[in-house]
Amino acid sequence: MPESAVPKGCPLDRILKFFAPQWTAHIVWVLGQNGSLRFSELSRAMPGDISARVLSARLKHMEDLGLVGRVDAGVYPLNVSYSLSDEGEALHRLLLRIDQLADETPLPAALANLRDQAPE
Amino acid sequence: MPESAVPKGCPLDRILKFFAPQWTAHIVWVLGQNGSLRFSELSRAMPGDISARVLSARLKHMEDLGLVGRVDAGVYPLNVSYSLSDEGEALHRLLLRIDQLADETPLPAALANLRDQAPE
DNA sequence: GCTAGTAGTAACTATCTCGTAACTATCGGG
DNA sequence: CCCGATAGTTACGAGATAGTTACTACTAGC
Repeated sequence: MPESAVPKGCPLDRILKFFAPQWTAHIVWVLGQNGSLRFSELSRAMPGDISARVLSARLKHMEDLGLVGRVDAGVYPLNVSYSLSDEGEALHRLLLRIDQLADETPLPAALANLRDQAPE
Repeated sequence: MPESAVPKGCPLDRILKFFAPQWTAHIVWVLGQNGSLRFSELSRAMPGDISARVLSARLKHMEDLGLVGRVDAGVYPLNVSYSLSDEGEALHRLLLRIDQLADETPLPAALANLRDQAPE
């Protein structure tokens, strides 16, 4: 696979790649809005149903990247909390700003009609 | 598949979804930088190799959405050109601005290290 | 007639991704 | 002792996605 993303001037590519896998943006978003959530809270806070399998994978990935912090408090009633690190917060701010941009720019009505995707 | 994207305050979701399929952002980017390109030029201008099959599908999809225009000039030597419509240009501008944002925001070094993705 | 270039399309295949279901482990309650 | 909640992990399988190859159709050039 060509990891030669874009010759130059397009660091944006890695951001898009990062957000491409389903749920990724939502997790950043929800954590950004709520601060700190436990696994099950996160799961319930997601729009639609995310499977534990995927939520777990995403969180671990982001943890590896240093984007979220994981705090395992004691053992009695299992209690693990996730929150955005400073770098994660930066990503969240980026999402907020893209959101603003999308509002300001007279964004394609075309995209507004996007319900189903990529009819191949 | 829950198309219940995000409850509210997140039109950003459809943008991310639009750009999620591989090559999509690149096509907008390349067309935005070059103005108008023929099928084969577009193909060669892409970083890495895109298959004709996928390039064709993406272009058709964007054409359906009114984001790119297709001009089939005569028949002699087959010659078809693609270019961004006004709405497509808006998308390209959005990409440019996200790019800027990504530069301004002290964006996660984490993402800089993103070569491989989502180790599930 | 054969080959090359342009613009695709169609069929087949490989891979990736995600959801479902089952299972682990620990604690508290009935 | 069994059940439920929390926080996962693992195995399996269906569906989406993208690449490869072959094919069409037209013209120009050798």
